[in-house]
Amino acid sequence: MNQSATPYHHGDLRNCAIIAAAELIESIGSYDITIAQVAKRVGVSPPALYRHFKDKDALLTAVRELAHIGIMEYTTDAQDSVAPGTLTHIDALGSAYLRFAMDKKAFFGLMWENHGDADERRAEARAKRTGFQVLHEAIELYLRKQRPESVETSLQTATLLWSAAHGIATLQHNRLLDTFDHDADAEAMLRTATRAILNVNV
Amino acid sequence: MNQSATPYHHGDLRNCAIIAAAELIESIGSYDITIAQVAKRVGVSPPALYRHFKDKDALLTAVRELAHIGIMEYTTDAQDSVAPGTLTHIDALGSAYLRFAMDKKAFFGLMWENHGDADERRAEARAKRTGFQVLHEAIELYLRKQRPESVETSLQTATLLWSAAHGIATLQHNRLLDTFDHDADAEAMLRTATRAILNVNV
DNA sequence: ATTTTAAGTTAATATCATTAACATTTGAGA
DNA sequence: TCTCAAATGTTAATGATATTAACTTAAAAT
Repeated sequence: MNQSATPYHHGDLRNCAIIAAAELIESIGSYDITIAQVAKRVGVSPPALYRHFKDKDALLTAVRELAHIGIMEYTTDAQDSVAPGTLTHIDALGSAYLRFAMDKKAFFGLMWENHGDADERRAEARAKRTGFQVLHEAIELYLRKQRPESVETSLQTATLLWSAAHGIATLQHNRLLDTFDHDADAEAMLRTATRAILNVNV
Repeated sequence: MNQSATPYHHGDLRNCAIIAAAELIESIGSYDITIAQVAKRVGVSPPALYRHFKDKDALLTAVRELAHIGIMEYTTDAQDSVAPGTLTHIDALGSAYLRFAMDKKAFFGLMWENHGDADERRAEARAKRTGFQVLHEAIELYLRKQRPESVETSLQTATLLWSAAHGIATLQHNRLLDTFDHDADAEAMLRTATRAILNVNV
């Protein structure tokens, strides 16, 4: 009767739970969260979540999807103001990746945890490949214009550059760049790596 | 009285527990183990382990130390048969790193989990820096001979090369290299990256 | 020999994830 | 409109786990 009282049915529990989990992860800076915490945040009993997620890992997988969307937003923003296929373009993509890793530490860590069943992992691999395609296209365009003789190696070049970016991001994420080199600057490192890799015959 | 019956005191529980944990991790291919499993393997009750480790994480930290020793063994072996400061030397170090990541998947994953308190993390950072030094020295020697004008940048070069190796190792560990490039060959990629990075002015 | 300390044991607690059993809405037909 | 099934919540129960408490035994030290 009382409409303002919390109704028995939530209405949008699945989505709200995903968002709540993401907020929780962001606020505590760790993806080590509990079903109970998420349930409480949404104002529902813990078992209710099992009507929408097979298990805790399925919920985390959904959050990972959100993280992929987030990194895509960083990527898209980075591309907005640059000319396609330029070195600036490639730098912007790398910079976006590094920034996401630092801004959204917990999400970044979560994205590279490989749990979940085979299907979930396949889906995530697809999402990651989509992000990779953006880099690949930028590099292909760059090579076509600057080093046409190397266009055929654009896939290998993109894979290598992604690896370098990922390594820098990961080490920075684990606070190890500082450990190795007090003055290390992730972004500068990636720019150096980019130039080195783009100018080599893979 | 009966010496052959398991005595009340284990005698070397701390070390045996670490080894048991490591074996367990290797056998199930995951570092998601329980205190009870380790205790059982050593033939002791679970709480007994708390006489030797503050908590579960302290045990895992000890296992991480073992992993660091393991990677050092790979590194040392790699150096045995190469001339110091040659490109071959640097390649051998990178190859050892990649091989460790694939041979000892679970250990490699565990090493980069950053849990533990501040002290533990500091100790681990020190261990990692020790490994890094080996690469740094090889690179410094290489530059001194091949590109003396760039010797002063050896630290940055080493940091960048480590990052590249780490990125390749991590992506391969998560089966993502294949996802991006069906024909990706981690070792070949690292050799390419090595050559590109060594020949650039950082 | 006695007593302290180190290192085990079993029993108890708290937190989780997950399932079971039960309750309330909602929506699709009759 | 009424009825009933499906969907979605709830509370209670189960089973793992980490961890602590209280008690025991062996070893070491005085």
